[in-house]
Amino acid sequence: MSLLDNLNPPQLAAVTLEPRHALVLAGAGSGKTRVLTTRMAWLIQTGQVSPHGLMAVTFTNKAAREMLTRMTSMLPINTRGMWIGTFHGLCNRMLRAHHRDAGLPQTFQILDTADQLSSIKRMLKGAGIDDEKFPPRQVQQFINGSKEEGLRHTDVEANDNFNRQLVELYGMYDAQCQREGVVDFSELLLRSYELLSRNAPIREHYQHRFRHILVDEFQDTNRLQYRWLKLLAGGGGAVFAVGDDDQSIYAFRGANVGNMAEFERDFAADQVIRLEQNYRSYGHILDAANMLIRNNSGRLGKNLWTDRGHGEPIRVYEAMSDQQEAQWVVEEIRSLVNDGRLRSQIAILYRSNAQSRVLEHALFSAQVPYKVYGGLRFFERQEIKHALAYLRLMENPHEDTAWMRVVNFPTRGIGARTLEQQADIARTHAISLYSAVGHVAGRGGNNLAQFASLVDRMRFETQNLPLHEIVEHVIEASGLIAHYQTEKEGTERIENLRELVNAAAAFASEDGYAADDAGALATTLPETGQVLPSPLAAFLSHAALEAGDNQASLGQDAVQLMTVHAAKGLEFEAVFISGMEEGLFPHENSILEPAGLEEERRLMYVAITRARERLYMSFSQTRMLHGQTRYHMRSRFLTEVPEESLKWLTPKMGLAKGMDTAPAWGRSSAWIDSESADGVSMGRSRGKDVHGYVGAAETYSSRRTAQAGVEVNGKTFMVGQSVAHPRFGEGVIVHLQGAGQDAQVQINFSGSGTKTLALGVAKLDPI
DNA sequence: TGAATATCAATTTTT
DNA sequence: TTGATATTCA
Repeated sequence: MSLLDNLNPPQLAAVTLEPRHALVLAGAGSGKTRVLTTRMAWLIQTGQVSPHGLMAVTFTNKAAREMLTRMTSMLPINTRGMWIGTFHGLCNRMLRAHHRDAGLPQTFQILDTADQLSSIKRMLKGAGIDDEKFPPRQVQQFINGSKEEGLRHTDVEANDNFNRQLVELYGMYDAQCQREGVVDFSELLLRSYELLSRNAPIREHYQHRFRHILVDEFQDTNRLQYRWLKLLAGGGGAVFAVGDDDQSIYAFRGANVGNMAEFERDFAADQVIRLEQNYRSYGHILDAANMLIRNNSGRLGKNLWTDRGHGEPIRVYEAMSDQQEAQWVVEEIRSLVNDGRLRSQIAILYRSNAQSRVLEHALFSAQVPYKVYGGLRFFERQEIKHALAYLRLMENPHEDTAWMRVVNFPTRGIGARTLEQQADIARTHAISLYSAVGHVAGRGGNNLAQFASLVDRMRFETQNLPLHEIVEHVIEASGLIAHYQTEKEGTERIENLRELVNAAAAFASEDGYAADDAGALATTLPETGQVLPSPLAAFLSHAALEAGDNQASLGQDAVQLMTVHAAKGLEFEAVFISGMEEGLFPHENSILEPAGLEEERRLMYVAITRARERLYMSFSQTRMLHGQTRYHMRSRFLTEVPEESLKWLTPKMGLAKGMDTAPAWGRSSAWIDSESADGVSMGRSRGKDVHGYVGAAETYSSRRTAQAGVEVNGKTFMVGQSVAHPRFGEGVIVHLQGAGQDAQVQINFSGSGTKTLALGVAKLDPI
């Protein structure tokens, strides 16, 4: 029994490639992870590389874990000290090992996105910056964006005053982080990159060490990650990059698909392997995916195929309202479950989280167990972050972000003015809040001193205690438990705090945290006198880098609800893609720009390829969004999919021919009733977004409230209705005026913009 | 200090 | 419409 058994020819070729740079275009469901893990096992088994000389990088901890598990199941080796992990995890590891060379304190802590934001807010406040003019989020974006391009504040070009100030804020922020001994996520990457590029011995050490670098989801890498990889591979290490440009859906957070093409050129990766055989889905589903994605330009090119046959066509459903759409989904799910399907094998996907509410409501009413993905994760919960802040202060009392978070939580009589006073002192002396405590006068100063000594005492009292006992001590001694006991809804928070103790125990018992690398490295580089990080420090890094499961808790068999983004990498027997509407999917914010639209299309591609056996798509004529009724046209993506692969469960309308008779379910009274419930009022219009359908963004939808229909020549028209015009094509009625032959309609046409037409004259057909 | 009230924004998200 | 955050008032 060999590792290489049962691989298809391209897979085999990829696994056994000679040690040169290579690009593997791995389509959805083509066995990507298998190729990656088998190659690692094969390289080691054949003695081409030692576990020590191999690096495997992923984006998520989950992917890293899976890689580790699958590799060790093929080749039972000790993976301790192997560099398999996320970009951030590996950079953290490197910076811990060389904190001195990287200019960081040994106990540096990691700011997650929320911590970073509050750090920025605090900085802006301290500097007296108007946060109207410089919204903290925008400053944060600017900083992270710059870092992800590899730019320090001294490197960023600023052409106008505003940007110059942003650059200055960037510099201030970095200085503040440095002073406090903290790094944010992008800083992990950038600092590691700078360490490698500036420190020749360290660079050469790693370049020499890693003979093989395997990268997962290469299409999601940003520019800095690309350069980091390039630097690491600079000593002759072979990069094995696996990715799928058609599944690149994270451009909005810095991912650069262009890295794939650039890799091919830049690394002279003459070996490009395509994995196109799909083991997941039936033919109709793959046909739809292939045909859809062909509308994108500049692809590296790939066509999925299967030998499993066509399977069932994609079922398409048009609903009257979002509620009815949800109801239909529930009915279908019920029948799927009756047929013996597991609920956990059924997923409902949507473009944006707001869409989950109606679906949840329908599922809940029908008593169908379901699970929504997304939302707060364990380490992001308020009570957990509070507890972690205490623990962080014990590691490093100068960390002002943590200080501010818990200095008065639970309340201990430290008010805003005291804190302002303290901040002023800290700023003028350029010292930490902790160091400034002694200089604050009055009762407030006294309370501050008490808090500082509480932190010191907790540190002292937990010396030499095992990790989970430290945590246990802290949640009690900090007063957190007592505080939540008095709160009405504190029970769950207390449970979570107890769970944190368990998490600490579990973490310490795993072999995860031991930084045996530091040891291994010390033997190579004796000059870096290594000290192992304390278990607490390691646990805090762990908490920041792995915010905990967002995944469904095991247990009851439940229908899976999530965004399309969250579904990437997953698969289900049956998949519902809901809200197939212009403005929703593709999202209105992305329709304008070609690049945005193409990313939406890739997103749809991802959605489609999640389905193994059965795929449903649905859309609705009416949808409640932001408190207003909206009318959308059905998604263009429905037309980009082969007609033969679709099976319309409701009559397909809107094509030039064959719409002679209105269907029985047509404009039913139910539709009108539901609208008249909230009357003819225009709602509290905000003016700017209601009027003027000039931009293309408004082309497909109207935010007007429905009003009574108008009958002309035996046809009834009303606001929100879809109509067809011989010259202008399809559109939605956004406004009706007058009655009878003189009535005027304003219509948003998908191709030709907004037109105002006379109902008596225009050749309009309801569709 | 904390609760009540106004205001504002509203894809997608991992680390 | 919801939800998160900022501001105000007792």
